Amino acid sequence: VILRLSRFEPLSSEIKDALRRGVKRSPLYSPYANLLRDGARDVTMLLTGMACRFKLMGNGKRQITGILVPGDICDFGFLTSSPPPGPLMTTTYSQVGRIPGPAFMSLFESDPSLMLATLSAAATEAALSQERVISLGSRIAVERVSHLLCEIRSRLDAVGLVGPGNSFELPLTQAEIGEALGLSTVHVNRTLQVLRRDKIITMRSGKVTIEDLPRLTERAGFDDSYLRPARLSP
Amino acid sequence: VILRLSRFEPLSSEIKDALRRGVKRSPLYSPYANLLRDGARDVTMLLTGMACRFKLMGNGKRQITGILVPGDICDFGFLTSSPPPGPLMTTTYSQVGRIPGPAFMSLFESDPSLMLATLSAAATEAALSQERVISLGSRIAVERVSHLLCEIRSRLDAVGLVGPGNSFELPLTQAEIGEALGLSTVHVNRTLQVLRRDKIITMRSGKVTIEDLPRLTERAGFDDSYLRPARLSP
DNA sequence: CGAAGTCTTGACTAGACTCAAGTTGGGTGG
DNA sequence: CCACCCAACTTGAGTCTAGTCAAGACTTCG
Repeated sequence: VILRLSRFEPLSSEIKDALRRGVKRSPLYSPYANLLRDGARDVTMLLTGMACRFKLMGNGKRQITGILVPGDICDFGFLTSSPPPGPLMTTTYSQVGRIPGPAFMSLFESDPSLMLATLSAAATEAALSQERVISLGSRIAVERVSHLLCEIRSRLDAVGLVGPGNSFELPLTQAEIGEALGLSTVHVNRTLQVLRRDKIITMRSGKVTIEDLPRLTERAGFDDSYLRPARLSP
Repeated sequence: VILRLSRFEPLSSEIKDALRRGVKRSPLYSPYANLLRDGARDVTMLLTGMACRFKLMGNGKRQITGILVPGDICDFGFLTSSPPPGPLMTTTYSQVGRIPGPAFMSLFESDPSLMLATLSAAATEAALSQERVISLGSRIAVERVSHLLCEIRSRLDAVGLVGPGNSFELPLTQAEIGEALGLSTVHVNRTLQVLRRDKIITMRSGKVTIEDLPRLTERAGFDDSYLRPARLSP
């Protein structure tokens, strides 16, 4: 799982070894645990479970601004020593790996491709954020929910976490999905019912099965090209 | 204007000189001109005017995903040689400055602070994107419009483009504001009327005057801390 | 088995969209 | 210099998507 960085840029095996040696696996965090560690300037990657970035609004509401799946880097602040973009919370039992920031940075020197890989990961995160803007700005409820499912499926698939029959764990409550998509819990519920009624998905206790991916993709208007760190032809 | 990068990180005067020498000013672009130059791997900065990034949806709608003000870097793709995140269009007469990508990158070697400044600029853009998600996800129309006005005022202020009495040029049609905020043109119009009726703003042909910034800030729930590239205490 | 959190359902409300028809204002050409 | 034109802005009416409130059913877990 840790090797996902190499999806962005071919990495030499020495670097991979160095990374493996440097990573410290964290203990298992419980659901709703806070992953924010403002003091530490570590490079942190989610290894298992799921997490989300959010912001508490004045009126007590919460807006989820990003969802992390295994293989995602929790915070790119180490690149600029800027503060993290908001609190980070697990949504289920999760584990992270950490490498001390300075150790990671020093590997940049020895192999510039690690830098490129890191920047590509950051660029992909930016693309995710942009797609979220598009969802919230110009898609209706069914499209938003469908799009989220397609996106998460794609991202989990990239790290081998999609089982047979397009099924995967989705440890998010409907309330959390609503907070991520700018919809009320009730409306998320009704939207999911439509998708189930139309035999497009099945959901049961945190496990989603996509019965008809083409139709879901079509309802979502989903195009996964933004997830792939496509290289310009050199 | 070009020196805005130094807001992110103190830059040596040699670097500033080198930047100044390397920049080629573009001719004046007309409104609605396309700034996307996929072939060229230049570092491009908007110098005057305004521009926005957008995406065309299947149904003919358009979602504006980002607004650029003078001093903003148009495309961070040169960092990762990844494709630009969508088309970029001027909304008024505009001018950009370009530095060939390789030339810019080679300056990284001589002074690492330029790299930090560039990354900080990218981080700020990410923060903008996140705040947009928050707006679209959990703010109602008046809050969105107010927030946009506060944000643009702040960003223009940072480059000295806010005149006396908190007035500035806003070369966006109401339709474009709607596309950026996920609102219909009609609703944007009505929302602006409310703000004018309450003597909070004045608008006339592309020029906005904020009569009562505290009240606008309050309606928007605006907090400019995300715009400032705050450094962690070292 | 009980309790808390999650999911579901119904009824009502409201914020925002669409459609449609003006009105204004800046720019162009006769 | 005026008439015209087009784009942007306004206004009104009706509709609908999604939100709110409230109550009940189902899970999961201690």
